[in-house]
Amino acid sequence: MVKQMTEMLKGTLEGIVLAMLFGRPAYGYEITAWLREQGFTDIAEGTIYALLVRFERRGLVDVEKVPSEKGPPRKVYSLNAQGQEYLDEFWRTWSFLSERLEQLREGGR
Amino acid sequence: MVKQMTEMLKGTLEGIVLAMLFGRPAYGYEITAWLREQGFTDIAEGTIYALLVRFERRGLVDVEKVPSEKGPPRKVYSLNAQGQEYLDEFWRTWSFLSERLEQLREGGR
DNA sequence: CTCACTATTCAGTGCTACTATCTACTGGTA
DNA sequence: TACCAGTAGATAGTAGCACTGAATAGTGAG
Repeated sequence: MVKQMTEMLKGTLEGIVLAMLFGRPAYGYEITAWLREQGFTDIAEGTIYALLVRFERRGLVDVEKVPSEKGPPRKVYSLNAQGQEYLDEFWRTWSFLSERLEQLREGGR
Repeated sequence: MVKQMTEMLKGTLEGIVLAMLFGRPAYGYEITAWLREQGFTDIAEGTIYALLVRFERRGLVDVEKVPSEKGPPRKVYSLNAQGQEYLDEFWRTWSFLSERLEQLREGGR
């Protein structure tokens, strides 16, 4: 992975996954696969699982264990009220950053 | 500082400062002041100086020591060819991320 | 001569993504 | 039987970045 991307994902990947979870529960393996489809080809599976554990620990998601037809049971994550609030705040933070950057791109200071 | 912002700045702040430096040399104190004007009120001075040292070490900037009317001499940083190349790559990386996020914001997956 | 402003540096900390590896279940195939 | 590919999740150790908090140093105003 390009190092720039690795650093830029810090704090952003969290928002991406939270946004994915908005209104649509999902489990780790599924999330990883979807990210790869979207072009995030180098995101490690371990990274996603660690992220989901953090979400759970912070109380942003509800978790349900669901048996799978293939392989071990899935842990299905869904955004709860606190998670949605956190996602809103993420969008506010991202908007701020995004606006500054667009301004800079269009001719600077 | 909101923790979300702290994490999101990782990798992004680098691009912001590089973009500021594009076509217009500046020194640390000046950069910090300008960032504060732009609403980045909580970015620590130490953070900017550390960033500039990294730029220098990686050969992205040229440095010139210029005496100041007030206070100790300034270290004026200007983007060199390698720095501009790195900035281009930053914009590409950021565009990619930005597009995915806008897509997600507009209704997800 | 002390204060405020300008200007830079640095040691120590916390958080996040990455690497690499391990466990575990299912179904197909040689 | 033995093995492999695909599905699913966990974890120890590492690197990089922004932050905290402090120190140093020069100038001019009161």
